[in-house]
Amino acid sequence: MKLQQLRYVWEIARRNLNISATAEALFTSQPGISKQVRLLEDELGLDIFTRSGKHLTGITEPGREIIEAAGRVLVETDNVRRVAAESKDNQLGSLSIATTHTQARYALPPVIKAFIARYPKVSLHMHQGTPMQISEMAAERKVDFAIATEALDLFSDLVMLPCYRWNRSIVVPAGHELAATKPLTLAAVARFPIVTYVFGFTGRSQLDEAFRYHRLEPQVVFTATDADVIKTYVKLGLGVGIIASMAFDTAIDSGLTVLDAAHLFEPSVTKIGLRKGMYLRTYMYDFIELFAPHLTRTRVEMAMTASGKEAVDEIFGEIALPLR
Amino acid sequence: MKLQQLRYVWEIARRNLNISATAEALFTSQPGISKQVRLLEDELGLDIFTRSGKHLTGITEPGREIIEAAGRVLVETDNVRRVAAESKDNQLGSLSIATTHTQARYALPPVIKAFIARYPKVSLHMHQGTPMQISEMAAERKVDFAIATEALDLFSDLVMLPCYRWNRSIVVPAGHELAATKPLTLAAVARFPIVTYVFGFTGRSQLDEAFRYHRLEPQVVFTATDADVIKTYVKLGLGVGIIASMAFDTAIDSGLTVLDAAHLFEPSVTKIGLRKGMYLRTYMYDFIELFAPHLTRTRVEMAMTASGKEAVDEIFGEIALPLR
DNA sequence: AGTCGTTACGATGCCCGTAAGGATA
DNA sequence: TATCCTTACGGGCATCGTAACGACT
Repeated sequence: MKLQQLRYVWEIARRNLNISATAEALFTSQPGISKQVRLLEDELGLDIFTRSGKHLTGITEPGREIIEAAGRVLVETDNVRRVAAESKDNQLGSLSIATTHTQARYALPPVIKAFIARYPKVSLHMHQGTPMQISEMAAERKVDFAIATEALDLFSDLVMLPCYRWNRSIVVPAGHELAATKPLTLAAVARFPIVTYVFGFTGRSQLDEAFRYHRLEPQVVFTATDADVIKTYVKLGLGVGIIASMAFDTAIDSGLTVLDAAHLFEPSVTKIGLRKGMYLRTYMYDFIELFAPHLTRTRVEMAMTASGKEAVDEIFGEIALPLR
Repeated sequence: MKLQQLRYVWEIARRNLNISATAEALFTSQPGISKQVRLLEDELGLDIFTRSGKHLTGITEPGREIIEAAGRVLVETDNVRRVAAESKDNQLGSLSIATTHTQARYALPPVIKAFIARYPKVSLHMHQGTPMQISEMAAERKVDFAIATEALDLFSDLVMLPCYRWNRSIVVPAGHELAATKPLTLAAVARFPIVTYVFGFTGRSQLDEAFRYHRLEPQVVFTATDADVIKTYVKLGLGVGIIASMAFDTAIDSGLTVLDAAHLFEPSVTKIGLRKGMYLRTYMYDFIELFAPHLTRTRVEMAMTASGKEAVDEIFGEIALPLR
């Protein structure tokens, strides 16, 4: 059994069982991978993949368990390299973050700025995607952090750290009838066409939940993955916008009126997702703390070693999350 | 980075930094290991071991973390092999158990008998030692199970499963004055010279605790690691014996009188210790359940994935442990 | 027809073992 | 002096890449 062999089967599994694509991604030859997989299967005395003729068609049951174990081996070998890098120069390294537009555009800029000032020699890589894609990238070791409000809980390989709570605002064109409605109720909002986030994005599920709870069925006429687009279409008069409060900037968004809607919806919680068992560089701890000051190194270490969803919840149960 | 290199540094670390001894144990040449260690250190760009001239003198701080990660890699590669073996023939394999004399002599025989009948093709290996040695053997992957009453908690790499509670009996030569003492109190016992287990064995700490709590300082004249030896010396009139109740057999131990002492001491709990993250073969689950019927496969799986001492305690908190 | 995995084959390079050298206790 | 690690060297073998073949969609 070799590390490469474990790596190969793991990568093949992540790439829809396509050995050719895997070979290309790993900058090696396709027969080489094919052979190593065979050798591993021979050594273990069982098939990891099911084949129909010369195509991989699936993963056997023991194969699935083996690939999971291989994934954990790869996490640990990453850790070894990180320990080495950390001890050589804890200012030098790279940090990959996957996140949504909302975080990248509104929550992260000041954090990134401070981080770069503190660690100029760390190269930063930002990836954008849907919450699902983001979580997957973290679980599959393509990025170090996943930052999102939704979907992270679906991945059992990730430890989630709650960062901050936030709520929504209504945005309407200046002079819109809704701006004069006092008090602002969910029923009043629901009378107008709605422009908001796509399903699965930026607390959209909590938003739907609120309407459903009040037996309201608002007409959602337009959805987008980011607030900039939403605001643009609100300006065009398409309807009233519902966006994260942090996504409204009085200086920029002239021509729009903002109405606080925190009393209409349950607050959402934005989280950082980290792979279980992952070694964290010092600058990673510092990034997390910059983003969420209550997430001190000690608390993060506790959460990482606890490694059970309930245990993590318990650690953060009593901490008041910042609201923004 | 190669699996062998990780294996080598890990093995060197647990053999007092002696490369020659490691080479012999792994059936390979000593220069080979030396070279691979160097290659790994070169690749990582740091020293794992500290050297004075040509002797290894210690482990660097990053080296310690690397060796820990290497240990987790080795656990996972073991798991891969086990998954393969399990899927090939779940009746075939081997099971290594480290335990103390008390368990091996009194608690385990019926379990082993039933297990062999159920799994005749599994080869069983029993190792005996002090609770410390036993725990170490489990943590270092030399055995699959550690079964003991003491010391297991000291190893953070082990998950402990509570198996049963037990208490002590006093044994005295037939006609001894203590047999007529009613009621039997700790103070009465403490008036006689005591013969019992060596410190660190078979609930000895709980025994001391009871005397200390009552401000008694019994004179312990003789200690041994097993009850057979203790009983022998009690027969010689050396003093009164305090042994685990299960260690007395009316049929065999003629010439001795047994007095139940369950009301004098807190019961002790015997546990099974398993490495964290270890893959368990079906026959291993069955062995555990034979030994402790409340430890069903589902419960053991829960405890293994929970992997936090408190979480495990919580799982077993409400289960009434059998008393024997 | 095109995509994909396996087999064959040759060369590079790595790993291992033996033998000798130098340092420490 | 004895133990222990490192360096040096040569043989064997495994891995990798190219090329050709066979199978499935």
